[in-house]
Amino acid sequence: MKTNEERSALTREEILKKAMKLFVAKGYYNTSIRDIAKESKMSTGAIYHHFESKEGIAAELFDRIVLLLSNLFNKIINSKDTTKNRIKELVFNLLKMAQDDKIVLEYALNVKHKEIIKGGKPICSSGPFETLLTFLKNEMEKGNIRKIDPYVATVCLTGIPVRLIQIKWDNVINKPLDEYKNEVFECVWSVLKPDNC
Amino acid sequence: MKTNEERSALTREEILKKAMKLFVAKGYYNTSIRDIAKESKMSTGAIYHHFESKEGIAAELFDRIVLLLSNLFNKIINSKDTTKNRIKELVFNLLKMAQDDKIVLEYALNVKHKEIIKGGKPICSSGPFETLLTFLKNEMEKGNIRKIDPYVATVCLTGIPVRLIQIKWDNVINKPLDEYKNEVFECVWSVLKPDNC
DNA sequence: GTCTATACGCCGATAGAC
DNA sequence: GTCTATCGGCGTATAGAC
Repeated sequence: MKTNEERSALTREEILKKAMKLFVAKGYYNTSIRDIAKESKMSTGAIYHHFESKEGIAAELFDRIVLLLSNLFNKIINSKDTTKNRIKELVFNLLKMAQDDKIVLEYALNVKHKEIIKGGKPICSSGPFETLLTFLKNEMEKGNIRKIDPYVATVCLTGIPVRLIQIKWDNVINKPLDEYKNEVFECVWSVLKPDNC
Repeated sequence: MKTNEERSALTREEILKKAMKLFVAKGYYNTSIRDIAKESKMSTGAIYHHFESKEGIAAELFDRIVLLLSNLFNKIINSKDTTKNRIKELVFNLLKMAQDDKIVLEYALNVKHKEIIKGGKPICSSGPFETLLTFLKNEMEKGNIRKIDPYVATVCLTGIPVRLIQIKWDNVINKPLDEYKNEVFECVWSVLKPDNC
């Protein structure tokens, strides 16, 4: 037996889920409220009961994904492991997420949040990016990775896996991402490792 | 004194230029034909005299940029220089283009061509990407760069500069891109250099 | 909370005068 | 070639019954 609040929350979740699916599949501007309503098996009126606007749906999706990625990165960064292993985990988890939570990561990387949400930032220039930046700065100070500009280091850590994920999604490569993970990590690590020659 | 054909061609160029500017600034779907007409100081009717549709404008812009990037990459790759210097030039030119032809590169990287143009590919999974892929494969065979998966190598060569460019455009970093170029190249080269230790 | 019906505007595209 | 005027449609969002 569920309270009204619980059922209402479930409806919200359903709308968010279906909206994300459609935004990724067709693009934000190619998806109408009527599309979301049909996919959620509801009416447009019901959608507007739960959200104030289409932009409001996108904004909530954005906030959730920023939180999700920040939490993931923080969990890995705060684990008691070597620097090398934590960086490996970061790379592996990005690739894993591209396979297992494809829609979520596609939404994070491909939807142009800045264009949609008034005053919004691209997802990877906000919370999650800052988390990685701080982590790499600290490791540099401890001498655990090579001393380079922290922004460039962060760009290497994220740019390499992310571009591989994008060409995979574009069907430029056929093998599953999992098979690239060791080589991708090797590349990232050859940039960041402290004993550079 | 100009012929009619020449004046017509100039008008087309003007429309393309202003459309690119608006697509980058506001996004394709937030830009109407009326916006393009106003910016070009013409009427919607005149636009439709020169292009069959809004999508047709986007398609021509796409084709031109693919050609531009392919030509740039080919010129650098076919120069008689060391492998290291040619890779350096590729990195430097990407960063230079991000400063000097910002709108063009923004259009290439940020506009979701696949979403707009029926059956289109993302710009960096098409011609230009193939050019770099072939180049790196050849250099690997000659032993001039480290033997890794060619796709991963291409991803490193492009992903690192491109992500830096994107965070610059998002105002995450303040320094001009030019000041990062040597360090960015060092990072790319530490992945690709043959004498890996 | 969910529905149907509808307001209202903007869009892409076209027609036809000049 | 360029203009003005206009069409038909779809978009977001709202009103009000149930």
